[in-house]
Amino acid sequence: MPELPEVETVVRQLRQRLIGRRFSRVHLGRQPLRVRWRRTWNRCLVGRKVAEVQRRGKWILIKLEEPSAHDALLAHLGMTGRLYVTGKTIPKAPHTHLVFSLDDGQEELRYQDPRRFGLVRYLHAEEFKEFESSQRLGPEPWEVTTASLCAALNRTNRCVKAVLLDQRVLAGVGNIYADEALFDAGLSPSRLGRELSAEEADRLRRSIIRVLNRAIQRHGSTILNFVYGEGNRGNYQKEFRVYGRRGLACLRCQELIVTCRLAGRTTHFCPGCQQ
DNA sequence: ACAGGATCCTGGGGGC
DNA sequence: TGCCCCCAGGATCCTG
Repeated sequence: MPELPEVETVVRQLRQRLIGRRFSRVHLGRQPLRVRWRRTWNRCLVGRKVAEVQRRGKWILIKLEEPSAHDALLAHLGMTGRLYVTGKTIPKAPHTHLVFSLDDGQEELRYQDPRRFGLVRYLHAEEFKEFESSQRLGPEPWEVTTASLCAALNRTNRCVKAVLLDQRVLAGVGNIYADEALFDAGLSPSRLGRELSAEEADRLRRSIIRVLNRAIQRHGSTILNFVYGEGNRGNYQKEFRVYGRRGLACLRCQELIVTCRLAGRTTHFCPGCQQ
């Protein structure tokens, strides 16, 4: 559920609460995450100061200061992950799998994740460089050129929805914002990528950016359980045009929103606006 | 090589 | 009312 706007919202919070602070202790829960936290990472982390917090696609990078700059904590929120700073006296929520004490221990960074689809891991400098240069993660949506998006669409037999979910093409778009961007662009999600014109690819690129920018302004979308910081809810779900609106009238043309299954995901669209 | 499906996981909601 | 089943989906691995 956390896609680019939700992760960006979390990163902006963490930036305020983490930069300049020092990790003093690591506490590990019983259940493993997708990547098991290694005991050797405790030694790497304790005593280190946070230099900056960055987002890359749906990934969170907490970069550490010298002596080995380019070391970092890497986190992914999966479906239900929460990464936030709070006071040590605040009771731990169920499914809190990692706790990083800060400075004198009055506050701590916690990772909570009921479904454990997410991960937090340590990256040594060489692993960090590998992450940055990995071909698995395409450019940020704002960096994508119309030409590169058009080429990615035209060289595949997949539908446009599947291409938007492909993190190698562009990083950060998930199921919700793919559907919303396709509605904004007036494109059917089941259109084959190779059939899109350059004009349509450019329209789609602009729609992705418009939808993501607006969602970031609104602190992401809260469906069921996304919160950031110490429990703030996003607001972009109030502006959904198709996601979660199956059977409701399209706000533009009054036709009923329908769903289908594409790339293994429930896909929402308006048959009137998205031919 | 590429596309699509299975897999991991738990809480919530629908249906009976 | 209670219980069971299914669904939500990001990344990764597997299969045809």
